[in-house]
Amino acid sequence: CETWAFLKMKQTWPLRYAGVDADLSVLVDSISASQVTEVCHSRNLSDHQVTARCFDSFGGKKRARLIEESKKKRKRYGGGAQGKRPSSDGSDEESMPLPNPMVGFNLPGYRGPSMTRVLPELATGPPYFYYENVARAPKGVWAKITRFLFDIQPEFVDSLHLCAAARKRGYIHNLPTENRSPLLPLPPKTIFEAFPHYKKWWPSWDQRTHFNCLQTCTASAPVTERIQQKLSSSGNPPPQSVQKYVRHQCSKWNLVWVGKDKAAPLEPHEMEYLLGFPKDHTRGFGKTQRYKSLGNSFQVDTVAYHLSVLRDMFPNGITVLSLFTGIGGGEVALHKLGIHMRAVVSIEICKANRKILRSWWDQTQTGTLIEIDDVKSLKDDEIASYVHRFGGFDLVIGGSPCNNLAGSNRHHRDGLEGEHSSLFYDYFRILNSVKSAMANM
DNA sequence: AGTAGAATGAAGAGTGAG
DNA sequence: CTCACTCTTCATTCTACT
Repeated sequence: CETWAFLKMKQTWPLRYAGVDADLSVLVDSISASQVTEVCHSRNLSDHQVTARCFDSFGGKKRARLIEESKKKRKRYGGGAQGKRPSSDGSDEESMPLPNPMVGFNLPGYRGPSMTRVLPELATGPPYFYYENVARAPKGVWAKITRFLFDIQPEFVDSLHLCAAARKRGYIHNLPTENRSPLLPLPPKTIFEAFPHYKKWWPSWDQRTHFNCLQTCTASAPVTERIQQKLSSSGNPPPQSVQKYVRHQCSKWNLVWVGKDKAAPLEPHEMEYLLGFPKDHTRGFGKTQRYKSLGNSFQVDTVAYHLSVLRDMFPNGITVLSLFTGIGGGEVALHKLGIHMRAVVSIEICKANRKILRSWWDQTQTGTLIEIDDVKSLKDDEIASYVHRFGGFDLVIGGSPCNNLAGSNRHHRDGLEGEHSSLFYDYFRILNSVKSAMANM
């Protein structure tokens, strides 16, 4: 009966949409495989077991601290095999609980038996693919994305575990998860490791060790002014009410202390550094544009850790189809990993982002870069011609627009069907077009 | 016309007391 | 279990300028 319920829950229409004939045996294979994945991820294994396995090789102190942090939440997901909780209105809407701590399948420093998973036949490459979006999307969004992307369980990672800034993201990919290796040197893991000079003016009552998510907008000048005014007109230490206000503003806007009572937003080059981009990667454009481009990009070390398995698999380099390229977080990650890109077909709507990628490419790469404006314009025949020209793609990578999913959007957080976020379906369409064209090579 | 800066909450999950 | 409270969030729209 559980299988029947599962069959009912898993709609088959995404498979039909893909233009793939999914007979019953394939569908059953898909179901059993995804059940294996879910079991390994968070179902039958308790959070404690998952956590313990993920952190077996961590230093004693850090491991103890992270497990201690997770203990409090364990009971929330443990104690039963249910992967979904009833929603408030009584419907059985599929929910996808986020792991806590949000460490993905494993983290850098982890050695030994890794989380293993068996992918459904439809999900395996070639090509390999890598999809990304915000972890805290509205209810039901990740369940739907997962359904379309071959029932592969998302890997939710908060980049806070790899660098000095939080970045809660979900990644769906069909890459191996064993024998990953991080970029070296390892990035700074705390604010003071990244920016030691800010210790001078940092108040003892501001106990942040990590930044929150780096976003597309930064604090306005009046925010800084109000903070300075409140602090300068009170004693030292300031009263609790003032501390609370200032701490909230600092957390909300990722402010740093650059002078006495003076908190200010991060500079674009500091965001480049935290996100793992080379210095001056976005330099030459307006500050507003740089903040927007950086706020929308990958955290390079996080993505590189996932992609690192490609290095030994493709010693002669790879060809990449890059959707929603932005400023090239995926490309920078591959380059830093020492993976040669023979060719990259990049699709990016923003002209400034295309210029940034082109500039970086011409300075660092010897392969071919083809830049396309709009995913909507990329049709099957053109995809087939690229597949023929380059002998297929080894990697299809991209994070589709989060505009209608992100919590910061006050006006149009409309979900996956929103004006911009619905471009996810073009990622899906193009990925399947590539698979189809490569099957006919 | 075009740009940079400033103003604009809610959704959702975690937490802890009762 | 409920319920009040805390915390975080790849942004859009409006306004005041050049």
